[in-house]
Amino acid sequence: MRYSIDHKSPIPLHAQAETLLRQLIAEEEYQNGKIMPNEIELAKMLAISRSTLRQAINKLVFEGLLVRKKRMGTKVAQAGVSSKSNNWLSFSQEMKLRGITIRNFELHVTWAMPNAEVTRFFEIKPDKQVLKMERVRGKTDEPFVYFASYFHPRVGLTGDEDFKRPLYELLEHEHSVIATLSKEEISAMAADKFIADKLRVPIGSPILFRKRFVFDQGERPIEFNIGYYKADSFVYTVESTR
Amino acid sequence: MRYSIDHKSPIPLHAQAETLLRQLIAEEEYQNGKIMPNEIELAKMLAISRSTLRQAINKLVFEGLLVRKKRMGTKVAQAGVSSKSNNWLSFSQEMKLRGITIRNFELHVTWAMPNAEVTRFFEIKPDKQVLKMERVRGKTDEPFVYFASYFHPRVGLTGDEDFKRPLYELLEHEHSVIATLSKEEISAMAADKFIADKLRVPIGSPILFRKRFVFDQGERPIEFNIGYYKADSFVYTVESTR
DNA sequence: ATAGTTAATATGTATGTACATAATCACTTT
DNA sequence: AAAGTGATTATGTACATACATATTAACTAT
Repeated sequence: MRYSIDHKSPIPLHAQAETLLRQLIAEEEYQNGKIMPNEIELAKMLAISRSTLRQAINKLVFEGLLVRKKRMGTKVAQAGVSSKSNNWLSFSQEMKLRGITIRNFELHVTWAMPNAEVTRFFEIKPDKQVLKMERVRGKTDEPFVYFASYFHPRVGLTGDEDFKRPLYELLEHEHSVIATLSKEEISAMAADKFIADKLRVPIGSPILFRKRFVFDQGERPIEFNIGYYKADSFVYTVESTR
Repeated sequence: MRYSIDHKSPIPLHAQAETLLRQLIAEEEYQNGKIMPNEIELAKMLAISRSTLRQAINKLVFEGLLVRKKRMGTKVAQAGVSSKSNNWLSFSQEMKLRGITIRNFELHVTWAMPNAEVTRFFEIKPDKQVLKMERVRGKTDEPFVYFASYFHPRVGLTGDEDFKRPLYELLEHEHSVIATLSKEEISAMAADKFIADKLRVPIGSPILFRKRFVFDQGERPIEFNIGYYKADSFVYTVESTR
């Protein structure tokens, strides 16, 4: 048999089944609409229980990769979903695209105690110091964003790197860390004293607040970034399809 | 007991459990991080088996509403109100998912002259009237967003439709218009008199401003939507990979 | 005090069983 | 031929049970 499951492996059976199913899904015949082996048979083939197999199938159904229909069986969803291939650009690249030349008004790199959010995201102890980079950037005549980045110890930054280089290039080339996934949260808020000061605006001014959780290929956290943008200086664009 | 399950109902027990869980999630104490009753107890309380209950929990975990940790229990995921760019859901569906009941504070449908941005997007003559829908929505006790939507004449809306229904369902079922692509722009701004009034906030308050350009399958424009969200009431989340 | 050990707890994994339900196919009746 | 009827099939629902595992909290020994 081509696909099989290792009952002695520490990897849960349903997880193994899931990967096998993904391989099946990738096959051309199933892509073309062939119905997959039914649950009872498949369970027998893999020598796992139907319930366990269903755990795996369920996940893929949730993800939208498979569709099930009573009596009709299970097959690969015909959709061609995807919404991604979003722009993955560094800040300076993004700005360049808009014809804006960026200047660093401030650039500090320090070792700092992480706050609760950072420790939770990095899954480290609260007393473990992390590298923190702060910068204020903007057009030549006015600053319009304050950034703070925290880097996971795993990345291996010393603080002596040249942070004027594009960040993701630096991580990739000097530290073999490849950022592949980012989760962002965007909201609005009023400027407090600290931010008002950095961005040279009155306290209470509207600010676009952006949090970024950046992961590497293994979905391990590598960077936590927060950005405070002066209103009207920044527009966040997204494209999504269904 | 406040929550209970009807074993004789034709609705599957796990589905009933799911709605109950959503109600629980909506409760303030759980929003604030209180751990939910453990599976065994909860199953006993609802008089269903643990497996059935887990079916319901699994779904919510997958949706990202709950997080589970061994030994530590299950609690509501901290994120606030959010919008996932991938899932294509209507506003009310999104809110429902989070157990928030949405109230329409205002709902006006009128024929209006399009502004420059709308005529450009729709590629219509400036004197061609378009259907405009305005609404103020929010939690039962406070409004937190003002929306204005413009619909392309091609869609064929008359203005007599029931706009309390989920919008994309309405378009799809009654007018065979399927929204498949949306381009969004998100930025921050200060509330002007009009918005301050609608959202019951002081003039100058920070507002999250969101423009949406919605297209159908043929990439033809069908809706232009702008939304003004009270700060802190809305977090926009995006996931991107490369 | 500190380190190491152990118990308690809530979720995680896995199986076996039973019956329900939707959709189709084959068959029978009109 | 059309309509109805029943068998078949694969998924859907539901339960009871058992043991594994991660994590904290309490305890114990150094």
